[in-house]
Amino acid sequence: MAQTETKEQSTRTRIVEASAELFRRHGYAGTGVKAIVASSTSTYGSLYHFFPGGKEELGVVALRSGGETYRRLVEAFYTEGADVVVATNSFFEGAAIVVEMTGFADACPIATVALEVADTSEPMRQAAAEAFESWLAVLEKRFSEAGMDPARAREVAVELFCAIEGAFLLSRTIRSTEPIKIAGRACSAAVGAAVGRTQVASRNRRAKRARNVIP
Amino acid sequence: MAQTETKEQSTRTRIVEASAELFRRHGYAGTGVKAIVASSTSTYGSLYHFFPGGKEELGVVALRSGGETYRRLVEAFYTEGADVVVATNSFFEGAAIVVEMTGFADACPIATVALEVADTSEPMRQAAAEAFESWLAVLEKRFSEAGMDPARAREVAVELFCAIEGAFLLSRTIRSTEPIKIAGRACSAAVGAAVGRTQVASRNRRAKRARNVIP
DNA sequence: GACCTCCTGGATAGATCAATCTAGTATTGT
DNA sequence: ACAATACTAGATTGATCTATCCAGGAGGTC
Repeated sequence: MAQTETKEQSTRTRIVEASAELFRRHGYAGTGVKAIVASSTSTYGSLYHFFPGGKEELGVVALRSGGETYRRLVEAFYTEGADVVVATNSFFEGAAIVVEMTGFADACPIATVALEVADTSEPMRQAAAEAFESWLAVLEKRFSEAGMDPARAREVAVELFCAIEGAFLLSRTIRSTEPIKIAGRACSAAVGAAVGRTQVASRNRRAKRARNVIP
Repeated sequence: MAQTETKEQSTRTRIVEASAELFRRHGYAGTGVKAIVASSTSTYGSLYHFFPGGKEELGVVALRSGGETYRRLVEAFYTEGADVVVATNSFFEGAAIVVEMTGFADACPIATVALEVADTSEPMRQAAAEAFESWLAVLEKRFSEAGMDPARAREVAVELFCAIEGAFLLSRTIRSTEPIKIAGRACSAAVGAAVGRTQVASRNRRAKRARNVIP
């Protein structure tokens, strides 16, 4: 068990990655098992061997996989001790570049499926929820460390999440990165304000309060 | 033609409304024509009589219909001359109530389908884009009237859009209205700041500039 | 009443769907 | 070497999908 997997990806991995990509791009219902088999150069036999729960199990695993990958991406921008305003700026800029480079196809690995299955498949809904919460947890942690009080850190994390997800939706739909750039500027400013960065002087009252809590 | 339609809805209308609801809840690919026929108490014959383009034409029409309905909803909150901060607050509060009342099923009438078809069906993508832009146009207009310069009004409109759409996504996924409330507070504050509302004194520089442009 | 257009009803076709099944080939442990 | 297990292969099944088709009802016009 747990074989070494040196050179090429295992069949299982290929299936999960192909699923994640197809689900993200065309949605859950819009992706056929046949397409997954073809795209992963595997077979029905292999797919149902590794995922006896069928398409839905594959959906859950793909959401977890995409969620995990994206969480690492968030962590790569919001590193420990990094300036959260700079990180926010970079994160949105990076997102805009990726979205544009993939022809407005790849944005959030979860959102498309999450909306589709939110009241259709409870296991998948939960997997999506856990993915989202794991991203929020990273942001909350960094924002707390940067001086926000925990409740405020949660709020700002949620605001940032909403901004980027809404921007992804609008960007993919109108085929322009403008929304990501606008949301990025707004979020960087909001994070700066919440963390007590100068910019606008009297905005600091709330942030100063926060910094007293976490010295 | 254009018959009076006094008491009960026309078959065509019933089909469009059933489609819009089913697409919004379960997505485009996740909704079968059979389900639309059943839910609208019509038949295949009627459906393909009114929509010879089949499911895709129905998708376009449903997006337009949902977009129009929601645009009117936005206009009902952001009435001419209304306080944009109050309107923003009410809008998010209303959204939270609706989302909760429908058991986290009904939020945005466009988003689910928009993400699904963004790089699958060009006619549907365009219909979704037009719906979104029509909402943004309403917000832009009101924000301009409230004293923001046009470019800034567009930005704030986009920020608000992203916030509510992201909040809808997160709310439906984690089954909580918390994100809508957080996003609402943040947006009301941002709108207030952009419009030059006091709250934080020195935030006004940019807004004052804007008010000089539109006296 | 005959005709015409608009709409309804639903059976049916043909494609595609998820999933199963059996037979087979590696790989592993002893 | 042998047996057991892990994985692959893909034809097949029955359900479900979108779309077509045509017979007929409803209502208006001459």
